[in-house]
Amino acid sequence: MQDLARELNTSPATISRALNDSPQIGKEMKEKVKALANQYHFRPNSFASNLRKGKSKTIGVIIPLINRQFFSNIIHHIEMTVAEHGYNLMICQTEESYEKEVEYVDTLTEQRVSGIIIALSKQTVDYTHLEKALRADISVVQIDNVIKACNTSYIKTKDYDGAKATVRHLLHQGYRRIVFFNGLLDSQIYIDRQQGYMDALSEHNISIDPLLIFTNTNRRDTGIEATRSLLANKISFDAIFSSGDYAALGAYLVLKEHHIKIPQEVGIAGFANEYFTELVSPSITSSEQHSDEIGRQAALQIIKEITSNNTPLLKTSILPQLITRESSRKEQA
Amino acid sequence: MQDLARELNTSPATISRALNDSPQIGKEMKEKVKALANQYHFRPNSFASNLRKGKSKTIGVIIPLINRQFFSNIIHHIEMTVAEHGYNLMICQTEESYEKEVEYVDTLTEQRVSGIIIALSKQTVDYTHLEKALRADISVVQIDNVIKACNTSYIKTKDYDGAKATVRHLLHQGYRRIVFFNGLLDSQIYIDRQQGYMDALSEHNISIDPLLIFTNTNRRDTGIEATRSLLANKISFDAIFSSGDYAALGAYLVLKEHHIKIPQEVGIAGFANEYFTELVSPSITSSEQHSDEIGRQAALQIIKEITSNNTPLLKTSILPQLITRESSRKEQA
DNA sequence: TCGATTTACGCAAACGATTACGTAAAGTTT
DNA sequence: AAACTTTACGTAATCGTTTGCGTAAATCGA
Repeated sequence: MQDLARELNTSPATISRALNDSPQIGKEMKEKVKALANQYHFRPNSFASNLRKGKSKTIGVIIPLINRQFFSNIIHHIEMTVAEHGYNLMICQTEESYEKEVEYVDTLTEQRVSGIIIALSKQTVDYTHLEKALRADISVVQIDNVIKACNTSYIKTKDYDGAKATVRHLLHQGYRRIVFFNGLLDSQIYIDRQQGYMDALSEHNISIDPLLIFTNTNRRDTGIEATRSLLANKISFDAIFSSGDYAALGAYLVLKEHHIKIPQEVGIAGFANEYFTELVSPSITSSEQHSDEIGRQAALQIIKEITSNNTPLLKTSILPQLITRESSRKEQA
Repeated sequence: MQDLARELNTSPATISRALNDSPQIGKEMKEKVKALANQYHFRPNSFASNLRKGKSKTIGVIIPLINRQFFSNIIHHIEMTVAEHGYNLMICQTEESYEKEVEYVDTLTEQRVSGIIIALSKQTVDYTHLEKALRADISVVQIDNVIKACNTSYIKTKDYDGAKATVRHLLHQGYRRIVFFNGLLDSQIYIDRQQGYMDALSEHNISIDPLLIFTNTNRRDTGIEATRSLLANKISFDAIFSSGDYAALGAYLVLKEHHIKIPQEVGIAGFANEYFTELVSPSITSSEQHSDEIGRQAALQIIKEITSNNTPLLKTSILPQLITRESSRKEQA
């Protein structure tokens, strides 16, 4: 920049203002500067600029796992949205570890990102790390697994309603002994889904059978395990509702292996609407969580909060869409 | 930092050195400084540090689409690997647009990232943008769709061998009129796969029938289209090899719709080993591209290049693993 | 035509860490 | 004990922009 200034017999201040389209600078000067900048392929040093301004055009994203459809979709939409506004994305994955999460919030704070979009790990129960970021004047938007007690914007799924709707659907189809595969009750989303499950049963005056509830069962392998144990222990059940599609898939595979007919003998419903649920046969009932909407809204909100500092917080839950498929359509089958 | 210095009656220089474990600083002073820094939750401003050092501990990743299994897997492994070395990831997606790609390389250069890992868009044919980054002393590692003429490290799939092996397998199973769904021939990976396809046929003295080759057919919808047109035009074929799993899925769906038996009447093989290929029935033969290895090696290599400036370039291709599944097992069926 | 505004730009001080260089004090050698 | 080395720290310049403030020239109003 000094060089440009020298070449044009002007000062770096003018160069800076010209490049940033400051109204203080005359039209012809601006053009001269821009022309020369282009000619020399000049690119301002963002460190210096950020240092001076105390902010960067970067948004941090912290999520448990990048390579899961739901999250990679969210990131995809966040990226598209913030890119339109000239922001960049810094991505961190915690692998569901609370320690890593804290560490990453710290690093992003140190890097002075303008905002952090975070899906809390399933281990996380306190939110002092988020408050630290807030104190450093970094906007925080929570998504997916949120802690409402922490006063930030959030966009989440209506887990309670989603689960309730699914179980109601199963009941409607005539299933009565509905197994529930859930995650660990440390995180709110699983607490909510379980409540939805229980309330739907209560509505139909069906008592909760603890034998039918499995926690820490949200992966393919744990789904397989749980289903095997159900069969091995001869526990009677006629449907499985899983908090996640992968565990539902595990159940699906075991049932097929045992030649148990889906949906006639056992109905299945998952949650998340992973790509494969539509493709297997019978296709698996699931709930779309609208990752596109979550990503887009989170991005828009954080940009709003960054650019105007008294933006009201956005606390919203999106109703998932139950997609009934073959695996739970007992009546038509 | 100034504050810390004042409080300890010392200079910012000492603080800086103490925090960076410089050997110039005495043991007790180091401890005092660190203790106070902790107490005040002090975090050095990375802008200032980066500005002074001219480098950042950030690696840029540019890929076509985040929400595709193959890429999100790669990112996942890149992230895990660089995190061990204290690097952060800046992620950009081009949506297969050359313009965006150039723009992002520029932005990352401006941000003075230490290195860029890039999977070129399928549109990209020149590499002046990469050379610009190299001139700015930024290490570049290409992955997946690479331009070998550009002298950087790369880690790619052995597309030629992978395709050839798949077609050989199909021939071995007795298929003779093998359709080929390919991407646009602008990018090297599709050129290579096509060559593999043709060479395998030649080995068996089968002439190439242009009617059986479809370009720009690598999505689910285009796969569906192509298969419909094959059937509508009554073109005889007994197998489909697709450069991508999604187009293979399209074919699979159309064939099922027409009650054409897989693999008895028509065999199918895809490429990429997407999650669903194993789950549909019949399961779809595909090739695992080892995204984990690609991600890990790319990350390791770029860190090597960043930290030691005469690291030899790594130019390597990984043989994909053909996973034969029901969709192409004519003999056993 | 003269004072009052506006326009267009330069000066210089930040921003916060790093580091080459300098220098006291302490330790070592002969 | 003199001379030399090492240790431990301070001084001050530097990285490349941005921006508050000041000012000359141009424009305007009456």
